[in-house]
Amino acid sequence: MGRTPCCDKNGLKKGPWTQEEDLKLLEYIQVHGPGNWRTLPKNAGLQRCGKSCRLRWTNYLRPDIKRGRFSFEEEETIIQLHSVMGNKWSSIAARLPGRTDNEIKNYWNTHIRKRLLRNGIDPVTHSPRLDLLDLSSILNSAQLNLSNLLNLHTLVNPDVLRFATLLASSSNQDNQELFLYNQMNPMNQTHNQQLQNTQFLSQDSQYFSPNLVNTNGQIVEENVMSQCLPDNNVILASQSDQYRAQASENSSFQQSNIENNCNHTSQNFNFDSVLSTPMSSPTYTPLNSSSTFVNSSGTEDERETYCSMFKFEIPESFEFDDFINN
DNA sequence: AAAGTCTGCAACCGCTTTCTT
DNA sequence: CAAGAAAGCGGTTGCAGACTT
Repeated sequence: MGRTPCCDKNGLKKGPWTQEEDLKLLEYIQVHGPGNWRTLPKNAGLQRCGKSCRLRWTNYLRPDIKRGRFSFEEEETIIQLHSVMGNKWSSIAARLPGRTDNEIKNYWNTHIRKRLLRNGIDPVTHSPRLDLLDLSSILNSAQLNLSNLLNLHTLVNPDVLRFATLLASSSNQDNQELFLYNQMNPMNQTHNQQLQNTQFLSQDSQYFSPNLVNTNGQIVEENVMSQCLPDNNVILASQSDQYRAQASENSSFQQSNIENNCNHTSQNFNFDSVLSTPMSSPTYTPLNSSSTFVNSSGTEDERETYCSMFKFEIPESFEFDDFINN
């Protein structure tokens, strides 16, 4: 035989807790400690079921709960952990002291998820949304005709197409494994660390700038998207998006800029070489504002969050199994 | 000022896992 | 070992307050 029922649900109160109920629960737990939720309501003089008491305690009354707005660091942590763990709210909460799984889940659904969607990021895969890469619409669009007139033959890099197809056909887990592989590859680690040392990734509105210039204004790295590939293999998909958006939204977009980058990507792009080529990186500053791509109307925190996603780095000592099982 | 809509969050629901008898 | 309740967890709902029309 199993246990006896924890409570008779008939006649038990539901809905928001009153101050009086909170006080009763708090006083009881201060004396007897949390746990034994089956008998707690009766002993504490509460007309609630044990489950309701447990939730009230774990989500609201616990003294170690941190209340108030999430900090930037906490938000970053949530995004980073979610990219690896998915909707494992309790596991994420275990790594954010003072925050409950419920609170994190709510914050994700009401803030972060919407923000990612607005920025064209799939909140499930943490990749740019491939449905925004509607290539048939590109091919049929007036923008393409315009680009033909401008002699822009390579709006979308064939390598990008292949990679986008690969991503679209792979499962989320596959993406994660690829992502983890890239993160944990020692060569890539070096590359990541170098990228971390640049200012490039933190320059929000310049994030998709195709070239980098040094502090003297000289171009030191052309087409940084391909250089960033090991750090985030999905960025290339965004690059084609960039060209499309720029071509369609701004007819005065610098033709030479597009041509340079399209030629560069179509002629020189090589997946393997990019993966194995560390990037030499002095302190970079982004190109001028004419190559801005990220929506400049976004709020500061929106843009920071968007960029921070791409900075996620897993330490060399990272053990995925240990991480999940902890 | 009032009605409608949106937003954030506490609490509930229901399924799965763990534990007790 | 099996049965069944407790505990854990993620998804969903309902409501109060904020915002918009």
